[in-house]
Amino acid sequence: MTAEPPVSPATAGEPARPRRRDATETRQLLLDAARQRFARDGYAATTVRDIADDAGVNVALINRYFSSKEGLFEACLRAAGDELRRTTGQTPADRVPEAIARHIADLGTAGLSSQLTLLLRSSGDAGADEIRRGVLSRASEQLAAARGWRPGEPGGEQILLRAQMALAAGIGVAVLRSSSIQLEPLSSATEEDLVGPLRDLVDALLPPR
Amino acid sequence: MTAEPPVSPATAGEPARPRRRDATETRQLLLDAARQRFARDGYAATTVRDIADDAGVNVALINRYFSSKEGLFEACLRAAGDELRRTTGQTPADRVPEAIARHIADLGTAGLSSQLTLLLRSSGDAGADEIRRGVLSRASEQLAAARGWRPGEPGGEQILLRAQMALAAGIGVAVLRSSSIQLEPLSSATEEDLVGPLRDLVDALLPPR
DNA sequence: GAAGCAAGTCAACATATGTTTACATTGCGT
DNA sequence: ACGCAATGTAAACATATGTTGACTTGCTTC
Repeated sequence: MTAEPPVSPATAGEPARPRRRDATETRQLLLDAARQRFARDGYAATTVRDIADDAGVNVALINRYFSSKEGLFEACLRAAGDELRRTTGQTPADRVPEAIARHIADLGTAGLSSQLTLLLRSSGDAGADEIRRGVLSRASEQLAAARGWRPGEPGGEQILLRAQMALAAGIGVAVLRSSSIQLEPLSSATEEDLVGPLRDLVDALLPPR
Repeated sequence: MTAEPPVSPATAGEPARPRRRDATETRQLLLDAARQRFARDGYAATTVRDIADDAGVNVALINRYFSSKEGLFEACLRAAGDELRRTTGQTPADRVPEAIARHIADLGTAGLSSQLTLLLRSSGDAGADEIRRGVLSRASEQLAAARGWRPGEPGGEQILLRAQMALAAGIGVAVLRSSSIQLEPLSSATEEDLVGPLRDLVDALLPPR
C-alpha cells in the first residue's frame, strides 16, 4: 500500500553468524525488529513480512514463536515496559528532570523515546491495551514516588495526577520529535536544550520537597 | 482483521433526510466520519468501508470526492488545522492555561482533544506529513506569541521551544486520556482538576510578563 | 415531458496480508 | 552413525481492502 523503507540493514554485515538455528536468538531478532517497526509505523501499518525481512528470518516463525502478530506486539509492549522500568527505576528524587531530559533526548531506536512512542501504539486488542495501561500506570507511580507520593496517602490523587501530566509531557515531546513529525526546533534540540525547560516543567508540577 | 465497533449510529434517527443527493452534505458526512475514525483508530487501521458505513454513504464516493483514502485523510488534517487555529486563535495571554485546560478537558468527538489526537496519526504519506508539520508549527507559534514571542527576535528560539513543550504536554494529556489508553486518574479528571496543574505547567514554561 | 447531467449504486478486480500446512534441514543425545 | 526432535523454509489459502468502471436514479432546464 505504502512504501517500504527497511528499518535497518537486516543484521549488520557479519559474514558468518556464530550460531545459526538458535531459537532464542531469532526470537530476539524478531522482537527487536518488531519494536522498531511498531514504534515507527504503528501496529496496523506494519506487516509481519516487514518484520521478518528486517530480522532476516522466515515469516512463519512469527506465528511459531509468538502465536500471532498480536502476540508479538504484546511481547514488544512487555519488553518496552521492562526497559522503561529499568531505566527510570533508580533515579534520585532531585535528578528526575535531568534523567527525563537525558532519556528523552536519546532518539536512538533503543532509547526511551522509542519505548514511549511504542507504548502509544494501539492494536485494538484488549490484552494489549491492558498491558499498556499497566506499564504507564506503574511509570507514573514511580515518577510520583520519586517526589514523595505514597499509595493511599490523603491528597495523593493530586500528586499522581500531576505525575501523569509530567509523563504526558515527556510522551508528547517524544512524539513531536519522532520521525513522522519532527517539529522544529524541538526535534533537533539537544539534551542541554531540553534539560532547562524540562526542569521547570517537572518542578512546577511536582515541587521537590 | 479486528473488531469493528461503529463510531456513531450513522446519522441519528432522522426519518426523512431534508435534502438527499446533496454533494456538499455527503462530503461533510464523510469528513466527519473519517475524522472520528482516523482520530480513534489511526490511519492504517481504518478502512474506507468503515468510514462510508458510519457516514451512511456509498464507498465509491470517497474516491469521487477525495480521490483516494490519502486525499480524505489530508482533508481531515486540514479541517483539524482550521478548527485548531479557530479555537486557539483569540486567547488573551493571561488565559492561556485556562483555555488549554478547557479545550483539553472536552473529550467529545469534536473537541480539541480529538483534533490533537488526529494530528498525531500518520499515514506514511509525505503530503500529509507536511500538512501536519505546518499545523503544529503554527499552533506552537500562536502559543508562543500569546506569551510575547515575536518571529526573528533574538533568543526567541528558546521561547518557541518552550511553547512546543507546552503543546507537547497538551498533546500528551489528550493522548493518555484518549479511548485507547484511558490512564487513571488522568482520564476522568475534570476541567477543574486539570486547570491548576496546567496553569503551573504553562506558567513555568512560558512565564507571563 | 425529454434531454442532460450530477449524484449515487453495484459488482468486480488486483493485490496485500495474517496464517497454516506440509516439507526440508540441522544438530544433539545415545 | 543414527534417529529424532527442534528449527527453518516454501507455498498456498482465505480474506480484507483500496480502487475502478459501468450502470442507475433523481433533479433541473428547456
